[in-house]
Amino acid sequence: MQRDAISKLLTRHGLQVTSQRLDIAEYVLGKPQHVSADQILAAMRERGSRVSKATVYNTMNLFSARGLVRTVDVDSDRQYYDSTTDPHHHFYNVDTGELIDIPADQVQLALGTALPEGTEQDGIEVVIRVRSAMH
Amino acid sequence: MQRDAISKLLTRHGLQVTSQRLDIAEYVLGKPQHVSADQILAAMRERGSRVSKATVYNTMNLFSARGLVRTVDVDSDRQYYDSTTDPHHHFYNVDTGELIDIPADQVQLALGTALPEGTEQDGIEVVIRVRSAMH
DNA sequence: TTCTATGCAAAGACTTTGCATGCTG
DNA sequence: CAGCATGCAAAGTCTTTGCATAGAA
Repeated sequence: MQRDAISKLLTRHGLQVTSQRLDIAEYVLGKPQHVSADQILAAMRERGSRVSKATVYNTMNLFSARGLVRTVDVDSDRQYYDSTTDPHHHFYNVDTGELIDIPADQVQLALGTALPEGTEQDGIEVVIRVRSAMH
Repeated sequence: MQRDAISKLLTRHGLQVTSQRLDIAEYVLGKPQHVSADQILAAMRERGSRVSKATVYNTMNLFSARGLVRTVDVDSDRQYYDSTTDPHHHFYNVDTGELIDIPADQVQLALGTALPEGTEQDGIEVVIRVRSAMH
């Protein structure tokens, strides 16, 4: 994705365009992936982009609120940002911490019970925990 | 569950029996529920049980390691301990933070893809996010 | 008595906040 | 110029750790 495409994307989502946001968006949204705030900060440092930790958090919270990324809760230590926002699921390797996407159409799910009284559905998340096989 | 039944349960799981562990187990395992460390601590205080925060964490980590409880990751702020250890799933009310169990047999799940190379399955967790319906 | 558990406070990891400064429009 | 974004450090949560004391076997 080109810088000006990202720029338009930010604008379209009601976000002001700044150099930090462009850099972060370029890195995070560049491909389907799952990254933590620290990984983003490290990547910014590595590419010589001047961004503070607070800005990484602020920016990702914004991106998340505006639907540019999604958060994944599999590890209580750290929050992961998922650049894929379409509904989908995950393999989670408990040994390595690695997250792998599963396209929504690869999971058939039938629920034999109604939603709790007074609630409406918001989304479904399937996490398949795996561990590294020992041979 | 009676105190001595809990006592046997702890012993059976290879845990030394102490008054704090009995109190915590009695409260947490008493019924199917999802509780945070703070809730446990508050409940202990309320029932006049002398337990420190560190002991709550130590104890729940132990219980979790020995399979007496399970942890649930839906909220990155806080860890929840689930007194139901059989495989099952959850409704998660994003408005209230409430977790509701879904028995495993109420969810039919078919996966159209293989596990990632070199991994074996460890468990499946389905979370159905719901929000309080506005009428 | 010997070993483990507990309490307390300090330390740690992750995230948020406050405020002065810088940049966008 | 007005308003939002950024940086830095301080503050806030939740959780873990270190060490002295208390309790279990």
